[in-house]
Amino acid sequence: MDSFARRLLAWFDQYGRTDLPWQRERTPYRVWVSEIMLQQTQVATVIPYFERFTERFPTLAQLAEAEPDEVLALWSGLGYYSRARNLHEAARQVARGWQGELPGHIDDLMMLPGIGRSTAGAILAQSLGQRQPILDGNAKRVLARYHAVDGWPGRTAVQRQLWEWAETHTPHSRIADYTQAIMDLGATLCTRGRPDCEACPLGSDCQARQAGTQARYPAPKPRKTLPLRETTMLIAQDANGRLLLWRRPPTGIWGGLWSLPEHDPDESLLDWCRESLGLEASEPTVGPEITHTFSHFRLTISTVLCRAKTATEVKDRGDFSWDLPEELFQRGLPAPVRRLLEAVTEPVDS
DNA sequence: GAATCGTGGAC
DNA sequence: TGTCCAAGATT
Repeated sequence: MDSFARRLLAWFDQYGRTDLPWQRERTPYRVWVSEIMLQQTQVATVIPYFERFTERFPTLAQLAEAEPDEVLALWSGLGYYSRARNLHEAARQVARGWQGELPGHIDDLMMLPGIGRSTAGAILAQSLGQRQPILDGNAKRVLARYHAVDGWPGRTAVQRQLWEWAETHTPHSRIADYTQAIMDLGATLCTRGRPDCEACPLGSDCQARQAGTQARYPAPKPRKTLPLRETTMLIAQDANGRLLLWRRPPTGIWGGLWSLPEHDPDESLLDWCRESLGLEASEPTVGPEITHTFSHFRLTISTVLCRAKTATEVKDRGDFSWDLPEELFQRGLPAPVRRLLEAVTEPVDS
C-alpha cells in the first residue's frame, strides 16, 4: 500500500463518513441505487430519495417488476430522469439474464444502461471489496491536485492520466473504505473553493500544495466564445446629438419596446446602447446606418453587431414603455419620418 | 469531442 | 444575480 492510500485510510478511520444510508447493509443493489442517484447530485439531496426508493423497492427483483411510472414518481424532483429509466431497465435485464444478481465482473456491469466505468467500479469496490478504481468528481480533484495534473479533466488525455493515478493508488486491501475515503476527502477537505490543506493527511506530498497552486486544479472547462448578437435600433436624437428616444425592432428581444432617454449626456450613444442591450464593451461593429436630419432632431437607423456579455439569454428588464410613440412621434411628426417609423417598426414575418 | 440531461448549493 | 459545479453516462 503506497503512502497515499495509507495516509488516506488513517484519516478515514478518524474523520470518514460511516453513517450514510447506503453504508448500512451494503448490498450490491443498494450501493448501485445510491451510486446512480449520486451521479452529479449532492449527498444531502440524495438521502431522502434513497430512503423512499429502497423502502418501496427493497430488492432488485421488486424494482424489476415495478411500473415505470412508479419508478419515475419516486425520482421526481431529483433530476436527470434518464437515470431512473436506465436503472429500471437495467434491473429488468438483470432479473431476466443474471438470475436477479448484479453481475460481479466490471465489463458485464458496464454493459447495463446507466452504469459507466466509475459507477461500476464504485459498486464492485464498495459492496464486494473488489479492487476497482473510481474516478468521480471528488477523486478527480484530489488526484489532479496531488499530482498537479494540468488541463481540463473533461479532455480525454487528462482523463486517461487521472484514471492511471486512480489505479495506481487503489490499495489491495480495505477497498471499500479507501473508495469512501477519497470521496470524503474531496467532499470535506479537498473542496473546490477553499481546500483545507492544513488538515489534509496528504498535505506534505501534494504537489499542488507544495507549489501553492491548489486553486489551479482541476483546470476549469474552457470558456466558449460568447455569441454574437445583432440588433437594429431606431434612434431619435436632438440637434446636439443627445438621445431623445429609441425603439427596438419588432422581433427579437425587447421587440418593439421604446426606451426612455436616461443616459448621461456625456456618455456616448453607442456606449449607452451597448449597456442597455447587454453587449460587451469591446469592438462593436456598427453596420449600415441611415440618418435623416430634420429641423429639430435627426433619426438614425443603426445596426450594431457585438459580442454578448454572457452566453445566457437576456431577459426583459421591464423598464420600457409601449405608448411613448403616440405622444412623441405620431403627433406633429413630418410625414417622411412617420413613413420611416412605420417601415422600421412594422412587424416582420421571417 | 461536444451537447445534453435537472436540480440545488456555493460564491 | 450569473455562473459554475456536484458520487457521470449517453448520444
